Amino acid sequence: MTIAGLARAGGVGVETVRYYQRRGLLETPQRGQGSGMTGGIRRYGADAVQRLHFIRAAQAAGFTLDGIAELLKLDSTSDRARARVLARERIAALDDKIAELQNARQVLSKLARDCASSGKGPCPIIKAFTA
Amino acid sequence: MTIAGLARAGGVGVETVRYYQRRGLLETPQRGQGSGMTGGIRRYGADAVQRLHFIRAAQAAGFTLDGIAELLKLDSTSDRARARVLARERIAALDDKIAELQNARQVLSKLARDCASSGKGPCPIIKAFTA
DNA sequence: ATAAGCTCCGTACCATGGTACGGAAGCAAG
DNA sequence: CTTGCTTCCGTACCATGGTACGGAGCTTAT
Repeated sequence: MTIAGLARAGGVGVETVRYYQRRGLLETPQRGQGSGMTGGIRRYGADAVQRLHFIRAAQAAGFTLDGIAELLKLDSTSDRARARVLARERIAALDDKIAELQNARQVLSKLARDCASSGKGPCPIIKAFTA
Repeated sequence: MTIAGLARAGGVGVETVRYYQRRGLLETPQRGQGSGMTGGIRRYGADAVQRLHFIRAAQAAGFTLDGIAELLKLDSTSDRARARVLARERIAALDDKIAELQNARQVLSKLARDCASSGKGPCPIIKAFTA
């Protein structure tokens, strides 16, 4: 499988695969140096596809690429305690972010309601930020 | 008030003020060209402080700097309908983001629980991403 | 064997919201 | 009048997760 096939199999772009390689998330296979046939181009196997899926799944669970890099290192050591720490850190960060966004949402929806209901005076949305 | 005073009054850094000026969120006053006394340095008034507060408040409500730039333009026209549209757009974007993060949080917390409870086999956190 | 098309690689660029740096000029105080 | 702190301004850099480009070199099909 060439890089384009890997990218297709993983549902990402070729450039993204190369980016993950640069980030150390994906290994870069040796390019065959027998310059006769099939030399010079890197080939990828099912393991690379698995790894791409891992990365996408971990991303969907809120991990950053750096966090995923650490998880991948853990994959070889099976350090469950460390994996739990990482997961809990991620959850705490998610909680903070969720609370922040929910607060913003609540403020805004009140402003939008006020703006829709009161017909006179300056717009409450603008006013809220101005005061 | 000089730029440092304005920055202090608004609770931001001098570089941030200059950044907002570049972004068009804050006007850049004329520098006095009478090169005798007080020429060459820009002076800021209470209106600039108000504007800085507006920006911070709108940011806290989840607006991007581009959105804030539009709100500020609205401030002069008092276009309430447009302000409501912007607010509702922001709310919809916040809802999407919140749902995404909550999903991630739920997935992760289940994995962390499983990892803590099951003592044998591969780590469920790692496994979930690998499968 | 030659043209088309993919791969390799470095490097630059995108958005987002700033932060930092360096030199020149302004300005207040000793 | 000189020292020393701001200000001004352009420009470059930070993190984050990619995307794009251009010139080789490799491969495959005709």
